[in-house]
Amino acid sequence: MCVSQTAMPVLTMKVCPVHPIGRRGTPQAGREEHSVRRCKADAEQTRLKILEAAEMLFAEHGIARTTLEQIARAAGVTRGAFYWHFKDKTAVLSALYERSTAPQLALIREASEQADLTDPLAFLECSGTRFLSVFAADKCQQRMHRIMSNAAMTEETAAWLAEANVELWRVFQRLLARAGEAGQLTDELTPDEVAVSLMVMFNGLLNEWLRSDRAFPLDTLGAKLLHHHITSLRRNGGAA
Amino acid sequence: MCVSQTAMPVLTMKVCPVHPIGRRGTPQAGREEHSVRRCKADAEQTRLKILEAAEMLFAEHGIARTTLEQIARAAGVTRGAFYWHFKDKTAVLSALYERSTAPQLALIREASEQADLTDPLAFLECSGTRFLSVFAADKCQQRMHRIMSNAAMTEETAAWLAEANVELWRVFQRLLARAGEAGQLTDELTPDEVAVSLMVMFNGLLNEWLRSDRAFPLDTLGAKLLHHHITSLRRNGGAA
DNA sequence: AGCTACATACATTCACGTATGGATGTAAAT
DNA sequence: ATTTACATCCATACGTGAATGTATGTAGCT
Repeated sequence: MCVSQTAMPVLTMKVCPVHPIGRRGTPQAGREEHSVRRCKADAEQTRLKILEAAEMLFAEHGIARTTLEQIARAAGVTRGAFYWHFKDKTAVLSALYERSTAPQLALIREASEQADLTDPLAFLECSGTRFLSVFAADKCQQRMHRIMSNAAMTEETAAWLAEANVELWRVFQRLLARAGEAGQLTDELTPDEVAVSLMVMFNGLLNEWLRSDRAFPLDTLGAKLLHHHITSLRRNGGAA
Repeated sequence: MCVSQTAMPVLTMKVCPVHPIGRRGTPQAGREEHSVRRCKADAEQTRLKILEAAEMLFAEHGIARTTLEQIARAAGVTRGAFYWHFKDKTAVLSALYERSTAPQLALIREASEQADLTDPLAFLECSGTRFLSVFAADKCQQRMHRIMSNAAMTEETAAWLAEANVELWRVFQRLLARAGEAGQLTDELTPDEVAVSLMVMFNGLLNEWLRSDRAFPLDTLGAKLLHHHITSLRRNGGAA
């Protein structure tokens, strides 16, 4: 028996002919039935609503456990609207990545260009502190971090993760090699080892903060720990 | 049309006589057809094979993207065997958690009991270093860490994560409070803040190591960074 | 013989993708 | 200014497969 049903409470259904009437003859309330296509701006609006809804649901339940129906409902539309704006679930993920992580990555890339090479450690501390406080205030970035950190496994997201981290790693490596040449680093650690410790520090801070459900103040305590750690990386332990 | 048939002889099945042959008349190779139930030990053996296969697949592709069919095939059995040993997919996850994280957690709990309270920082460095080298050599622990860190979102796994981290947090808090009373900590940071920095350090090291695909030597470099960091947390920066 | 330890077949659900249609905006034609 | 024609935006309905869960058969230990 495939069909069966016949008695399913589908809700939504509407046995009565709604479309012939309506439109004009039923000003029963301020509610417009379900008008589609108002203008071009409205279309972009629903696209954004879909992205917003997907971001929330992905961050809360994970990508795999989020269905297109849930996304559409949360956005106030149906799957029809979803499929008009996006090819499939991965397309939404790409769009979310584009509008969040990618520009953020470009910003890192740009900042590293005009870095202060006379005191790389100070530059790292300064921009790192700023990044932490921005991140702490930006719910959107936090959600994307959650999504991406739990979305590994698939080819595409893994590549994104790798890309972002490799980029960050290169920046650290470049700045710390410079600091090493300038004799600013402690001689207990090589520049590459210091870079590892900073990667651990940054990603660790973000992960722990989110995992602990914001159990500590990321901006103030993060800056404090970052300052302490970077100070300890300077030659003679910053005791000068 | 879906309905169709209706005239099919339901159940009863077995049109073709597949089973009569084999069994005895075909010693064509050393392959035994598909013998089931050899002895009690064999049953436990297949149960372990299933757990093993699930652990590998979960760690590689994530839990949601791993199907029971894949697990069964990788274990050399069918889904029938799976459903005999486990209720569903979450039951395997529970079993994996029990045999890996839980005992490891108990070990932490026990170690914290007999901690050297005269020099908590030295104790933390010592046991932390040992933990890192053990973790670096234990593929099983690494897989479980990957699985758990990407399996958040669901109620159960999130609770497990919380449990383990809260436990670790309590140990850190207790030991560092003691160190603070003994005047061993730098006065730049409170004991709780130091605890946060150590949580960040530990989890950050494990996450970065796995994420970077073992790009650095966790045991040696981890010990080095841990030593450097803990030294920097001592009063007067360990410069005594 | 009965229970154990599976394999195999069957039923069902559920999310996905697609096909379709309808309503409205928009531009061209009259 | 209407009317016409068409593209856009979206809802609805349908088909499909893949994964799950269950029912049943069955060989072998004990």
